[in-house]
Amino acid sequence: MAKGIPTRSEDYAQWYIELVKQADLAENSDVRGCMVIKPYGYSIWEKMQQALDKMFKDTGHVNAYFPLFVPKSMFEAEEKNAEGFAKECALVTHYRLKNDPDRKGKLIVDPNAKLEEELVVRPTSEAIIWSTYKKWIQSYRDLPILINQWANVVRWEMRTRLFLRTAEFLWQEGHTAHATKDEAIKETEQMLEVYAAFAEEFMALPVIKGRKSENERFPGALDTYCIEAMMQDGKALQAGTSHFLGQNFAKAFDVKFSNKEGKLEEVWGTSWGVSTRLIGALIMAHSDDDGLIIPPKLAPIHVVIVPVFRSDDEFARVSEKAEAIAKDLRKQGFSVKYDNRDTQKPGFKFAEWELKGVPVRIAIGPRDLDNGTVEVARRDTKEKQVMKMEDINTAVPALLDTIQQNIYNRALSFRTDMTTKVDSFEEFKKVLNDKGGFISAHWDGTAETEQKIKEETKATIRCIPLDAKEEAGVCIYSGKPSSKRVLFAMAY
RNA sequence: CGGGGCGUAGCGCAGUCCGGUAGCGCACCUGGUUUGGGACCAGGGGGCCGCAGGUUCGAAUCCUGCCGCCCCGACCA
Repeated sequence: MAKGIPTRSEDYAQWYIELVKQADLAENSDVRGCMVIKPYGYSIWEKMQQALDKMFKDTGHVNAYFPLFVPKSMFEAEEKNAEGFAKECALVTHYRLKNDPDRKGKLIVDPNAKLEEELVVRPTSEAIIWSTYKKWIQSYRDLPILINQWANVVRWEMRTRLFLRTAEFLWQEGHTAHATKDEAIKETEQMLEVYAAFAEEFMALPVIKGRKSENERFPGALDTYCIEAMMQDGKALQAGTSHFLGQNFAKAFDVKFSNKEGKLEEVWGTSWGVSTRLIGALIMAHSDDDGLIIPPKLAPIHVVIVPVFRSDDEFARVSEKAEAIAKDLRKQGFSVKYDNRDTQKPGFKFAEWELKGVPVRIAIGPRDLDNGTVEVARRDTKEKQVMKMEDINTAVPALLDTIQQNIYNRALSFRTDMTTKVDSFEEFKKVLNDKGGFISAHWDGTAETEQKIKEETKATIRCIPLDAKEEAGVCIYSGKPSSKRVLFAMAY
């Protein structure tokens, strides 16, 4: 067990917070609700960006950048969206400070520098983007517009948690405009598939694809699709959303185009996003009481080499081998760290790199030099094996693949175990209370019932799975007829 | 916004009840011995005790005001 970190069973929430800090991913900043993402944490984000950005480009999207500030009148143009975010908006009201005449060296807000119109710090960018699209779109020939932006947004949350919910966070937001409803819906679905593929292939995180109920829908959207993941404490986490906006924003910002028949039509829209919250998901889904477990495809460091030695002479001989191994692996495209610090003992380094979740560790000492071997340890299972040096170049890449796959399989079987079908409200409450996880149950489809269940149990409908099969049943709460099961859970 | 807690070395804390001029662990620096699972010994450096005012011969400690942070709740796409 890692030093200074409680185990998951002792205190899951605290385990998470401490792990984030001790593994050097992020820390609380001097600004309330905002975090500092440290280099090691940021490099995981960079890996995610890299993979996602390629997937976006491969599906025809391009990147652009829109302003951080949104004039209040522009922000409120799409009423539902504005209303939904109103409670958590930060505002810029002044543009100048001045010296405080009463306290030397201090600054006060210059009352003469009040803005004519307040600026909203974007909680999301639909408003500014659609007001821009209006200028870009006249004809069907201007469509579709397929733009993504990597940006920060601010949502003034009352309670924050590193990565999972902070006042400012990093994300990407795609905003597309289309000539037809069908095309926009296809885009919404396509991006959901992209997110699901990213989660499963790169994060080794199995996700449920589904649609949100009316209560949970993005304000301003006609339909919200999502991917939902299961964390080790049995709580669900929304890992990404893709929204079909209909013509809501086109109406609000008067974005019309001439179709082939020369008739004016309103543009159809989508938006979709994932955020640094994914790092929280990654940690909570895979890591253990010894520290992080990072899937190889997102690990900033794939392999760490730890030397074991007594004398300077031994250190030199071990280093020579270690550098050669590192060089060969790097040639294959792997990120390799040779931890040649002579200020820390091997045992310390083992623990430290385990805390940081490096998938594979190679230890090499005098004994190995004599035998032509190394000790290879894998982070996910903590198994060690002695390996011939000449096998490293083929065995380590294979091992990384195995680890990626194993982490996924483990998360998948956990989720399967943590998904329970229930057919009565009594059973529902019992499972929720004793076991947690996803609960698959019939629901009458009304917002009222969902609200009642939430009030009584704190569980919400995470999604209506896309692959839910038609099955006649009755709502566990109201007893009214239902045609398919939905997934309930306690959620982050 | 309600309830609770906390601000003392880089981090974690004791000292506050009962006032006497600041201490422990980790980290850090130096030297030595160590090095295949979180080393050990010796020496050393580091503090507007959150801020401001008051009481007192004397305040980390008592009083007043302020600021900040954390936890629980409400809130949360």
